[in-house]
Amino acid sequence: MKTKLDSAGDYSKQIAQTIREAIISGDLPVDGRLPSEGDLAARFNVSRPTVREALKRLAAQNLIRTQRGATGGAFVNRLSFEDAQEHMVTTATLLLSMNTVDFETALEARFALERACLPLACQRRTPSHLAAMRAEIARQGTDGLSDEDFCASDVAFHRALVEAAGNPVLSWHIAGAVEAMQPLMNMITYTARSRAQIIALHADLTEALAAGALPQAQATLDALAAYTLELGGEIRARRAAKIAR
Amino acid sequence: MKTKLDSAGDYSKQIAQTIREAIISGDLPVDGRLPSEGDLAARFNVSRPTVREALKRLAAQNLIRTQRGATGGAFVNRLSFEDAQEHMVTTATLLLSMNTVDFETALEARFALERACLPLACQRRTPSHLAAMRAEIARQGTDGLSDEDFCASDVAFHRALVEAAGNPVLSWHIAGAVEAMQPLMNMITYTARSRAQIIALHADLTEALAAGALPQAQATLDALAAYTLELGGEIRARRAAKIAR
DNA sequence: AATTCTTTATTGTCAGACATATGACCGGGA
DNA sequence: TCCCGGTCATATGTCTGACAATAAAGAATT
Repeated sequence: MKTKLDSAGDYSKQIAQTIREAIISGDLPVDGRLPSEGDLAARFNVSRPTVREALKRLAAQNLIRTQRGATGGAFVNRLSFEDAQEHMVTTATLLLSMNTVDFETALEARFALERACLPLACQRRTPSHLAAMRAEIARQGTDGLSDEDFCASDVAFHRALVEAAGNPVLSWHIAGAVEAMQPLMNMITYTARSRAQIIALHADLTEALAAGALPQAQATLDALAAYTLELGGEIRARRAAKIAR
Repeated sequence: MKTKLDSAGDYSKQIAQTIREAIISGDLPVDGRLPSEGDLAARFNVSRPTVREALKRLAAQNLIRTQRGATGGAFVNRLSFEDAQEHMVTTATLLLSMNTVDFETALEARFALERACLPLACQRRTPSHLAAMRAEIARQGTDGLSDEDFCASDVAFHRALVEAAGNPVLSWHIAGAVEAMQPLMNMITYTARSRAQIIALHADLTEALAAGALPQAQATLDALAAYTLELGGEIRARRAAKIAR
């Protein structure tokens, strides 16, 4: 069967869209194998390089994976949460870097989202979640930790907090937002005093969660947001200068 | 200058990643033109089709656009919020459809996120936001509206609610989540009684926002979440059957 | 000066070929 | 019989060279 294409150029784009729809509709099942490149070329009446460009478009979205060899080919990927998250992080990072989003707006969104999972986290946090958070707090207190490592640990802490809500879809959204903020957070220079302040707030938050004390957790998170905003003040100025340039 | 590539295959993937990093780092400015395919091929010491596959990968992520002709080439795209959102919606839709995420989990995440923007929306909603919400409520009350149209209007209502928070980053996240839920919501069959119930809740929510009454808005949203969950009960059963199949 | 034609640079597509990876198949030996 | 190795078929990955389509810039003409 030959599938027709719009004569208006960009065959590879049209082919990618056709296959994408087949995947989304479930017509091509997960782990199902697509026809070989040669078959697809014959089917769409185009050359193999054109088909390959279409397949690469899909591969860029993690929709398919390819395998070489006799039984190889292109297979429909089950989109894992990890892949989806990696994807969202790159998108969010680009969005923040290319759209003159100021630090305050990004931070406001991030903490608003994080606030959304506090009620669930208070109910569902398990000892292992709390342990993960406490482990990161301990790491944040070690001497000689670079700013970047401190920041990475901060992300890990918040990630654990988000996981405590026990909803993978929510985790996907919020962890993506938090990770995408990391490049911005990396611009902050943490003094010993500001680190101590943050660690204390982290500890308060963890204990509030452990006790299931939602109001206290919310208040602490708000305090953390306010303090981070204060620390980021200089970044805002720097970014503003960059934009005006 | 020749850029070296790892000899381990998938040149097109490596080239795409190299260029992607150059874009993210700001090395290649927005609207900047990439070297021509031939130049890139010479630079990376590969053939033009290989370069083209790399460029198609980037094009699939809306990172670049291409233009034919004498002054044509590949240009760095400014990733718009619309593009990014479309992206996130397809990713989220796939995630929901391919990962046996049950209706309850998805719904819980959606309403948790939406709850996150209520405090901001109470402070910042403008008359135009309220007007948009009221317009959708009116539409939802019209006779002869199909279930799909009702659902689309529901999405538009919630979208307006999210916009009222006045934070584009937050809007991007939450509106994406809400839209991704639409295929699931479309499975619900709305009776006249359930429509009336939903419309009443929408109206309450709008008035609470207009009055800046946060607790009331939160309570109404919770009620809406609970009612939607109730309506979706049959869907859950259907999806469970599909998974077990 | 305005319009039209030509040139030129670039992407889009094609055809055929070779390189490479890998599972399947088959034959021989313990 | 069972295991092992070689061979082969098939598929993706890549290269080469070419032509078509397009759009802007410059040259020629009115």
